[in-house]
Amino acid sequence: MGYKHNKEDILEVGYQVIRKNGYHHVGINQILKEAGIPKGSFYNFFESKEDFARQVIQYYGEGNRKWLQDIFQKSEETPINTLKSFYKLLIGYNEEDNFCSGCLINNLGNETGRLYDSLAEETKEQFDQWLDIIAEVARKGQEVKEITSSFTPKEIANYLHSGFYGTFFKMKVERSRKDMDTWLEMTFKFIKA
Amino acid sequence: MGYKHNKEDILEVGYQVIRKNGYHHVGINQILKEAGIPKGSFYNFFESKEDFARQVIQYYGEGNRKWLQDIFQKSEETPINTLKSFYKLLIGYNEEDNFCSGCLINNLGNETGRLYDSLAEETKEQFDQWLDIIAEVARKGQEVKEITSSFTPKEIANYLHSGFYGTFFKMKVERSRKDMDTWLEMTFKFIKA
DNA sequence: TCTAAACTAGACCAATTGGTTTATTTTTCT
DNA sequence: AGAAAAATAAACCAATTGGTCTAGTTTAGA
Repeated sequence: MGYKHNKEDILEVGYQVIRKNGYHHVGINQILKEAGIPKGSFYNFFESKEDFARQVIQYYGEGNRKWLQDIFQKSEETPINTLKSFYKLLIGYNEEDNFCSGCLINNLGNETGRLYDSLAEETKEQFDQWLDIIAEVARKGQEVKEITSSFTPKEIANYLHSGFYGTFFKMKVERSRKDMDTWLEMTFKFIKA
Repeated sequence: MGYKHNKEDILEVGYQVIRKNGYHHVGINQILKEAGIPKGSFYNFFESKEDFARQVIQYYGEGNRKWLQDIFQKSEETPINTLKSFYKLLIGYNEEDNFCSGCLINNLGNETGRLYDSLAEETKEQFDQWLDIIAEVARKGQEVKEITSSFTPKEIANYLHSGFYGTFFKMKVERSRKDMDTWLEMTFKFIKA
């Protein structure tokens, strides 16, 4: 029947808390309190705060990867519309979240990328795997001449997702989706074949 | 002959330190040590750490605004090339900086935008004033039919600068300018008239 | 069933956090 | 020159930081 706590639950709490508040603003004690575990258990599962954050990134990266694959597989729209609907969905999620969190990967990459090699490495890796999935849709879009072939599928995917990350700055300080909507219209006009 | 310390020097130190390390990772004591001032002087000039950060944003925002105006006024290139050279210059600065810092405004907006209203407000305001200056060059570019007129000058300016911010994530975790260069080529192809 | 490993529990630690206080010195203004 | 204001200086504060330690409990496997 297993022990009282399990790693996944702690990682999920860590994901929620760190995504909202960042890395340095969150203390171990806060995680312990929200997850309802004693310190001994935490340091039994994780070597350090940095190791914990790395595993949170991995946990979220892998979960999101499966979600991406699933959503693209199920889509009945054309490639370019699949992508556009996907970003519209993400914008909607951020709206439900009151525009305060953005994406864990982007947040941690920006806040800690230069400070901790292990976190830079892990964010880079997870992000890159997402890009591969998005790039596959872009490739299909090029195949059916919906998306410009002036750039590689991976370049298109990176342009889309990094560009989307760029909208988080204004989203957070203006607490509105206006700029994200404009970004969506502009970008998808630009990448059309 | 004035007192021993002055606010501007402290703000400059704060700018350098916070840009590199973020808000929550930097303690007051570190600022004091690097600026060579005692705590009493700091709290004589600033109400709190948050107030200090707000003034750092303002100090940097205003300084950079003047720099922008100057660089665009001096440019002898056509509008679209003025903009492209400008972003090429920024990429170069980030390379000299070993790709570790990015932009103070983007960093603080993302890290603290949702947590402290005063910092969200200040970053928003400074960013918006930068955009007005960039938009004026975009407007001239539309006038001479170099830049697409499908969007307003301010929309173009925001698309450029927010998009540029989007490249910081990968810059920091990969510690390379590769993605920034690709972004530059793609974006300026897209906004061409 | 017994043992070793994994997990739970929380008291404890030195170091650091943002901030206050008090006293002294320097400058400015009348 | 004298008083008020501004700035310097650092000791001090409670609260929190990431992390360790020791002791007890639960589980899985031989």
